[in-house]
Amino acid sequence: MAHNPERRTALVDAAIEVLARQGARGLTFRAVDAEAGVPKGTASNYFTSRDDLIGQVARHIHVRLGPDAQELEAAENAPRTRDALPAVLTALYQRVTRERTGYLALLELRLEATRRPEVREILTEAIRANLQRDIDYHLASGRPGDDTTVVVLYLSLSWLIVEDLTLPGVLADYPPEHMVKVLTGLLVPPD
Amino acid sequence: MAHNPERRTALVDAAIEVLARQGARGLTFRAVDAEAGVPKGTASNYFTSRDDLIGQVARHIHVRLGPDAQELEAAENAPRTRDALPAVLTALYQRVTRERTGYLALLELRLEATRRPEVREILTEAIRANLQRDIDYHLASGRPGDDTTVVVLYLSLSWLIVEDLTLPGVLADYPPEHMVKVLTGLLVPPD
DNA sequence: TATATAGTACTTCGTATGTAGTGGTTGCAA
DNA sequence: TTGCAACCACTACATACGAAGTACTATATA
Repeated sequence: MAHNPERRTALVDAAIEVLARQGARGLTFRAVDAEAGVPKGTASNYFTSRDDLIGQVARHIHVRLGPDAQELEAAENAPRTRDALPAVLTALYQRVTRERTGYLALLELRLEATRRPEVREILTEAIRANLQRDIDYHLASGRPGDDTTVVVLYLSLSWLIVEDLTLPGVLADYPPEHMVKVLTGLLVPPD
Repeated sequence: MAHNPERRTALVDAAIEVLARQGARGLTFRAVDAEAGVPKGTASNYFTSRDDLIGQVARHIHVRLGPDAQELEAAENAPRTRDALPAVLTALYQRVTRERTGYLALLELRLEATRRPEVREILTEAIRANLQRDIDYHLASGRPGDDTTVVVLYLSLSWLIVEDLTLPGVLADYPPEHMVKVLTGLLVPPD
């Protein structure tokens, strides 16, 4: 069993791409090899089994979930008024469209979680932590609304993203920018 | 090619179960045969290819999406006040937990839609129609709120359902009944 | 009796997998 | 500096698994 950490990471990243593009059905060692541009058989040398590979993907994908350092800093420095909310949400939305494959892979993993307790535990922990961080941040920022405000935002935006990624035609009459405005109006009522 | 319509429907239903329980990876003719309790090779006789099978599943699954006749009637007769909203939403939620496999299969199909234009078209049309029906019904009922109210509900409840089906631990502190109340309070402000 | 479908069994095919074997590189010690 | 040892990249192969489809038989119904 080989242990080159960079190569291992590259293989996991390649597996995420494969998951998003070909679905769980297409996730094979050979497909990962091809995606990573390494010789056939390499993934066999780095993961004991397909399950092992999926577990490592679940552990690794959370780094693609959260905002990057730059984005966190921008949010930190933004004015703490309701007017800032649309900008934050728009930034989130842009990140999603950038990380399209990452979010699709995460959806595949969620479905995998219904079948594999190990994946369920890993993802639950990672996503809970992300949500809690958002709630804490929001409460500490002094912006209007309580923890359920953040949860409602999480719910709405999550499905807005799914709809956009999978069946963009469904909400053609209700584009994301519009729905973000609607949500802002609902959650942050005028004084 | 055999044409027994009941058997064909049974096979499609079985395919939905397989999709939900084993994922897209497990959807093979043989698995469908086993799930439907028919001899091996039967699915081969009813569908020209795996693609064909998936297409027919996409066309058929919309009958599991909407409320059944009984539920529609109950909604029709319910008092048209804001107080009725939680009851309607609770009914929806109960249907979802009943039709667990159907909703999981639909999620699988959504991911399949990112790869198959045919599936994308079929699902987009069916889900658009469902949403439009909900919007029309809501507007005609004279309940408070406009079309975006319904869309926000659709977004929030959809992800609430996904979270519950895939990673129920994430929102352990925010159970569905509570979030339904929160949403009601947001969307239907007191007079 | 004829036709269509149910059911059985077999053959073929594709492809994933894991490993054995080879070559090259790096690090360490003499 | 040179030689050796360990490790990893890479190639190629042999195996195995399971899906698919089809040919064949049985059965029921019109």
